[in-house]
Amino acid sequence: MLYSINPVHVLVADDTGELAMAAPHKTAPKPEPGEERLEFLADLVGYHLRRASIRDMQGMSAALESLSLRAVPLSVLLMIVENPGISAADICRAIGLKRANIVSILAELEQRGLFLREADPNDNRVQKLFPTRTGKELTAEALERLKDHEDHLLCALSGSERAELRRLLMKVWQGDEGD
Amino acid sequence: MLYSINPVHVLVADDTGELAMAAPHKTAPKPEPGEERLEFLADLVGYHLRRASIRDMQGMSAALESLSLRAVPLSVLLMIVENPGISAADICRAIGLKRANIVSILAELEQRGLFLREADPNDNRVQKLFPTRTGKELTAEALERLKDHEDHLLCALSGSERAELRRLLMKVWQGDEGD
DNA sequence: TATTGTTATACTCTATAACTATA
DNA sequence: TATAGTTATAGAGTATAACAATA
Repeated sequence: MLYSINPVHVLVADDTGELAMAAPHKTAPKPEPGEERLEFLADLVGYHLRRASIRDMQGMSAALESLSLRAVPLSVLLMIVENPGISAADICRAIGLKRANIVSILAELEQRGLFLREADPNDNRVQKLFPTRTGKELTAEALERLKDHEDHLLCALSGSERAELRRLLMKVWQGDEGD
Repeated sequence: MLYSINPVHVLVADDTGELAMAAPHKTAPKPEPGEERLEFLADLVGYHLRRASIRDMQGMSAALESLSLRAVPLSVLLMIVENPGISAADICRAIGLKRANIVSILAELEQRGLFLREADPNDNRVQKLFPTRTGKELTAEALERLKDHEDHLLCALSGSERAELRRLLMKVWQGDEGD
């Protein structure tokens, strides 16, 4: 039963690609006074934003899986590669991690030989982090895979559509700058 | 220090609106043979998709907070409101929840008087779930707030831009249908 | 044998609090 | 006092395994 739920409207999703948060659909009962008709989630841009982002994230995870990298550890490694000598605290500020939570991430990246710690001569509290050659190579490989993933994600869009989508998305997230 | 990291490029973010996963930027060193230049994350549509989705989700959480509703419980309630008599297992299939995880969600929604359980005369294993008037009203209020949130999220876009954004996003997430 | 609702449990991600050593 | 790195811990959210009742 429940074939009546189709299509399913989504706001959240699990790791398997399945979707959560269904919503109203077709055959809307005529709005009654005092019980107005609900908006359909499928009308909301946010609904499609969510689904597109879910597909992106899933593809990203898959693209990085064989490198044994997930998004946050890659973010940390990328910060080190692009900013050699950066401190852990600065990474946390830059990418919004809590200081407590970068410890285990760095421990694993260090154990894999992807970066080295060095004492900061100017401040004995801080450790300066430097990428190893292996770390740089893994980062480059990861970013290549992200690019390939993106090409697959957007395969239904033309070049100009991709540019327009990027432009519109930038306006969406930059809209909070005036908050 | 670290003013050099600007702008920060993001792939993941925490609950506070801060961002994670910075990326390369400007002044790219000339690509050397065997050490090719990395893509800039800010060039990736997925980067902006992620940031836009983050802003959307945060606004959604904020919009629902005073109703003591989060995305998944609202999804479940919405399924009941839009499909009176639905079973918990069918909700789970529709929105991608594991059966084990809907139990506590239903317990809370039930305690708040938002729906009622009724035995299914055709199958004694299943409980049919029906929304109460309170549940319907809360759902309507929640969806109104989601609509208000959307208006704020997209305030920088014109009507035609919103329509175009929705069209492009649909092409992105529907691109996985041929997989 | 398969399904429903349920309990117990584990794992990931993220949050706070508190410690130590430095500044 | 403020900050860096660290530890411990707690809370979401989501995953699996197993059970009793029913089909």
